[in-house]
Amino acid sequence: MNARNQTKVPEPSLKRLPLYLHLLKKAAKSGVLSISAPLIAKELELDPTQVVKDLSFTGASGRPRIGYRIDELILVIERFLGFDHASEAILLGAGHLGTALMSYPDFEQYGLKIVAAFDSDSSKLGRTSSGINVIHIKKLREIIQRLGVEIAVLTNPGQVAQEISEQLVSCGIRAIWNLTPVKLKLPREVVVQDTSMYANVALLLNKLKHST
Amino acid sequence: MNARNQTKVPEPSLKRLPLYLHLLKKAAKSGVLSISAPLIAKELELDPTQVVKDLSFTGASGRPRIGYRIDELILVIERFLGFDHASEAILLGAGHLGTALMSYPDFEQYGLKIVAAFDSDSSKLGRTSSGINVIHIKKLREIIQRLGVEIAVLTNPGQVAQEISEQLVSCGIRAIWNLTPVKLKLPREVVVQDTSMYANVALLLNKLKHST
DNA sequence: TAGATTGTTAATCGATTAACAATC
DNA sequence: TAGATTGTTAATCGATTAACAATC
Repeated sequence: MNARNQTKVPEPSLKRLPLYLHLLKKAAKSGVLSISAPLIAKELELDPTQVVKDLSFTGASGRPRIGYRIDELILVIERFLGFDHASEAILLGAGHLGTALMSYPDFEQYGLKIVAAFDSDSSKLGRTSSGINVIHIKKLREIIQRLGVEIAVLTNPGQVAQEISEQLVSCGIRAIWNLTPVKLKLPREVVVQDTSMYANVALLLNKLKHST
Repeated sequence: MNARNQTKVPEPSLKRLPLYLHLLKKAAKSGVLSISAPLIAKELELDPTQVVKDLSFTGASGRPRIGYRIDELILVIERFLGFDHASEAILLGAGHLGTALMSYPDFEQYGLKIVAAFDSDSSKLGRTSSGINVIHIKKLREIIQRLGVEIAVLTNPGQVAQEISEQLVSCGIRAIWNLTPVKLKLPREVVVQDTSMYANVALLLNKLKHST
């Protein structure tokens, strides 16, 4: 299948592709030239045919008996996921989580480049160790419009998430990665990706309970 | 269905239950006494029958035309998810992400209580603002055994994740919440919950691409 | 009572897994 | 060539959605 083909890719596949990418980059660094789907599957404890299928969504092509050329596969996956050019994003809330995301060394390799952060707390303003400027939120509109950014990352307190997100949309933001536990009510055309830490705790505890 | 019933609950349901819990707690605070599945569904943009089904897994029971008693529903979900008594956990890596998790105000409400943190960087040792002690990793075994903790949260750099996780297992840790992008290779009986930030970026960018 | 909602069973939908031909 | 792997189509499995009886 070709990547241009707009048949939508299953969400689970989209989540697995970055895992492949991480593995492939490590393998590439160690000097390996080719890798097979069964080998990827073994490393990540997945089904081999599932890996083949996931890869086929990206338009990658391999050779029977040999596998896929690693450098080529990396490029194809990156392009497919939109990781080939990091999209610019702003971050809201320069607390611990926000600072953590700002200092993630290789977010840029995974599609996102945080170009500015905002906070209402004046003591947090200024340039961070990771070189990103933390700006007072009153300058939000001005900066968004100047930078022409379309993506925002929400790491602010949940209580202000709805209000801030509405402001963001009115300033032209089209996609929001929401790391607060609040369900945002926004126009349908705004893309929202919710990430809940709590959901993962629930899964962990459930697995632990059943493992005994 | 009764909660004692060991039929395993679908993973998507387990992930949704904490969302319900968050909504219910907010509603409870505002003084509402009852809530119906269709209302929960509307608030969270889900299918009403899906909410009914998810709730039935927990053993909750409601009344036709009225819905569920909120305080009762909260207790039932908390008990079902194991959120009624926060499980003690240690945290590895007191960097930004680790500090973020340590200062999450209501993690305890969502099942996890971080009782100590470890780092190899002496400059990070001591008590954090959230009151959790950051201890040098050389004392790992001693402290784990003294506290009898079974859960660990990995927020350390990926390069040391495999090594540290093996050490943890040898000290008696039985469940690991892995926030590094590394796939851990551990004995089958160890419970591992992987959380990848990158997967969420992939989903966000994909939705954005298809929304235009 | 009438009608909305619960709770369960059945139908549908979609992802995973299996099967298998093509191929290097 | 023989055999492992790709790549695609079919079968299976599991979650979501629909249908509907019970009930407050």
